[in-house]
This record gives sequence, structure tokens and C-alpha cells, in this order.
Amino acid sequence: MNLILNNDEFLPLRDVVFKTLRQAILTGELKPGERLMEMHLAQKLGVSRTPIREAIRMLELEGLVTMIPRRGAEVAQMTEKSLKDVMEVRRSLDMLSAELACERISDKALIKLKKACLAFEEAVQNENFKEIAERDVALHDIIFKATGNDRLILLVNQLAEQMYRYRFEYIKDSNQHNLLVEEHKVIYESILKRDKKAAAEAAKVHIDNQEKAVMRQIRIDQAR
Amino acid sequence: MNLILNNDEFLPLRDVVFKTLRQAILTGELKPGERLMEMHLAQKLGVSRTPIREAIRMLELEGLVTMIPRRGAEVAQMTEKSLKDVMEVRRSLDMLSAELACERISDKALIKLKKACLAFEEAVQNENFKEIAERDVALHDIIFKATGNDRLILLVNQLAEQMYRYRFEYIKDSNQHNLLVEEHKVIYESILKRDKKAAAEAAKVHIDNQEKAVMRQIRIDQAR
DNA sequence: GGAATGGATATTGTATACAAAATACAAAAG
DNA sequence: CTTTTGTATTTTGTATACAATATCCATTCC
Repeated sequence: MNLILNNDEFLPLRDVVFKTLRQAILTGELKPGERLMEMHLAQKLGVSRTPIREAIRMLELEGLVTMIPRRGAEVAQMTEKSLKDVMEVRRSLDMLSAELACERISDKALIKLKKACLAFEEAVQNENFKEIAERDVALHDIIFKATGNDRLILLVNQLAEQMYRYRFEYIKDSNQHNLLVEEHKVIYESILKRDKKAAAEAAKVHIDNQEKAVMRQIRIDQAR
Repeated sequence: MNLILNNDEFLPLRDVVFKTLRQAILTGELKPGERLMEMHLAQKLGVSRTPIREAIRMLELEGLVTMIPRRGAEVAQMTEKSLKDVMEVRRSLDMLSAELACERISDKALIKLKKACLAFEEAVQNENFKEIAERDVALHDIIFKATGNDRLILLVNQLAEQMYRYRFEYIKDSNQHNLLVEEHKVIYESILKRDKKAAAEAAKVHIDNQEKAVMRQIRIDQAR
């Protein structure tokens, strides 16, 4: 493990530490079950224990670490059950987002959404995995933002976070790519037509497919 | 303000402080916009600043306090917009809960749910407001637990929390009481019949009515 | 050989100390 | 009288110190 503090000047250290640790957990640099020892992290990151502790409190509420009393924090295990729970909620919120987007999206955002679909397709054709992942997030962000519901945006991001670790493997599976492009197209067109029912259904299908893929991945991980 | 630390022995102080402050915010003892000064709270509660700070980090992520850099924390303002956002998400998750409960509720839980309906009705007849509020929470808890989805339970509780401050005033409005009893009955019967569509619709109506009432309340608060 | 025990060490939980920034208020300038 | 500026005070941000508990490992006992 080789953490480096990205020195966002002017942010309190707790926030910088929080972002750094979260990133490390999501990318798998810090592995599920791994202990987070305050002194160790403090030395590694060149800060005192105080900001580390505060960052850990935040990670705890995000569900990325688990606290064991008098033993400290460890990176949360993602079980099949807990991922299923996450996906069940996400499906519901993604469907809600699609419906709300139908009602509220601006013409400008619609154009951006179309461009995002094309940008995603391009990334798929280039088989650039990092770009595929980024543009997928960007595309869905446009939809979430279009809901105008800040609480919803916050929650969906928090839930999405929980599966990033596994999603990257999924993105690497080229078989799925063209399916994703198609699904995005259906979502876009439903929102364009302001057809709530179709948009919700398309969002549902999209999540269902992701869930299947991520489940496969987590089973592979657990078998190891 | 007269905070008292409820000494749950064996819990880390941060958790005790967290619970104490949350309770104070939800009951309105700490008012929206009120500053939370660490030294002050520390003296009030008889602990050092460290557990106070960690508790504030947690409250921050729950959305109950807002951080202003280098100025500290204050109790979050609940605007009409932010409450609307919360309710929009809650509606979706309450509908999901009702549907999942149809699929998964045990016979034992069904009996408990029926009893909870009757207990609520009884509290209404006695016009005991505190009891009405408690038994309403208890009733809905049975439904949430029946989903078997821990993440969902967590999120719904977090969202419900955001409106407790306003809900108590709503409960005091006796005109609504019989309507609530009726709505609970419809929800119970839909779940009993395992009729997902009806259960979701009943949950929706229930939240819609609450939203209206809480909105009225928040408008009154803001006019002051 | 394996379980029990005891003490050294490591680690968290809590309190305090120090630094830096924000705030308040008073005095001076216009 | 208003605005500005400078200083004292308050408050947060960060580091360190101390206390309590858990962990580890060697030794002892069976």
C-alpha cells in the first residue's frame, strides 16, 4: 500500500484524508477486511491522528469501513447480501431519477445527454476501459442532476460508490459493451419523449444487467 | 439549552455525544441555524473536545449539521426545497418497502403488524400524542424490517429523521388522526393479500398526506 | 505437546496543548 | 458620523500526551 495525500490546499486535513482513504478503498488499494490503524495511516500520510480519526468517522457513516470497539476500523466487507441490498435500493432510485428527469430535464441537458451517449459509444469503440467507466458515470450524472433533487443525487452517489470496486471488472468485460450502448440509447430516447414509464423501465433493465454482472464478479472474488 | 449526556455505559463517548446531539436537534432543543461550539458543548456534556468533534463529523454526514470552514458547525436549516427533496426520495423508498414486504413478510410479522395497527388506533382514541407518534414509528418499523434489506432500513430511518422535527406538530393535529388509521388499515390489508401494487399505492398516499401536512408546518415555522 | 497465565507492546479512547484563522470591538482617520 | 484599521479574544484545526484496553508472545503448568 502506498498512499499519497493529494494536497487539495485549503481543505481541512480531515477532508483530504477522507477523500484519499475513500479513493484507496474504492480502487481496492485498501482491501476488504484490512485494518486501518491510526498511527500507521498518520505516519503514512504525514499528519496527526486527529484528522485520521475524523476521516474514519466519516467513512464509517458512508459504510466503507466497519468499527470494532477498542480494536479500530477495518475496510468493510462487501457480501453478496449487502450488495444485493444496495442494488435493490439503487434500482428504485434510478427508476425515480429517470422519471423525474422526464419531467424536469432542460433542453440544454438533453443535448448534453445525447452527446454523453455518443461519447460513451466512442469510448466503447476505442476499448478504452478507463474512459468507458468515466463516461458512463458522466452520462448518469447528467440524468441525476436533471432531477434537481440534491438529496437524491447524494444518495445515489453514495450507493454507486459501494459497487465501484466490482464494477471496474465488469467494464473490462467487452461482451457487455454494445448492450450498454443500446441501453443508454433507450434511456435517452425515453427521456427525450418524456415517457416516464419507458424511462423507468429502461433504467430498471440497465441496473438489472449491472447487478447480474457485479454479482458474478463478487462470487469470483469470494471464491478466491 | 440544557443537554444531559445519557450515559450508555460501554459505548465510546463519541457515540453517546452523537446520540445526545441528534436527539437535541430532532426534538428542536437545538434550533436550525444554532451554532455548535466545541468548547461550549464539551463543558456542557463534561467531556473533551475530541468526542464532540467526532460526533459532529457524523452529524455532518447525516445531514443534520452544516459545516462552515473555520467557523464550525451549525444545525442544518430545513428549507421547503430540501424537505421536498427528502420526501420525494422517501416516497419512492416507502413504496419499495411496501412491495418488498408483500413478498417477504413472515406470518409472525403480519400478526405484529395487525396488532400495531390496533395499538395505533387505540392511541388515537386516547388522544395521547406521544403514544401516537411512537406507535406510528413502531408500525412502519415492522414493515421496513420485513423487507429484510438492511441498507433500505438504514436509509429510510435517516430520511425519516429529517422530518421528525416537523412531524410532531402534525401529529398534534387531531383532524388527521382518523385518516391515518384508515391509511394504516389499507396498507396492512394490501400486504396481507400480498398485493404489491395496492400496497405501493397505499404507501404513496400515506406519504403524500404527510408531506402536505409537514409542508404546512414548515411554512408556518418559516413565517415566524 | 497443548492450554493457561502473565507481562510487554501496540492500539484505541480521551484529554490537553499549541497554532492559525475568524470575529468583535475600540480607536483613529476621513 | 462613517469607515478603516489594528489588536484582543474566541474558535476552529492540528498535534501531542496520557489512560485504558486489547493483542501478542514467551513461560509455566498440566
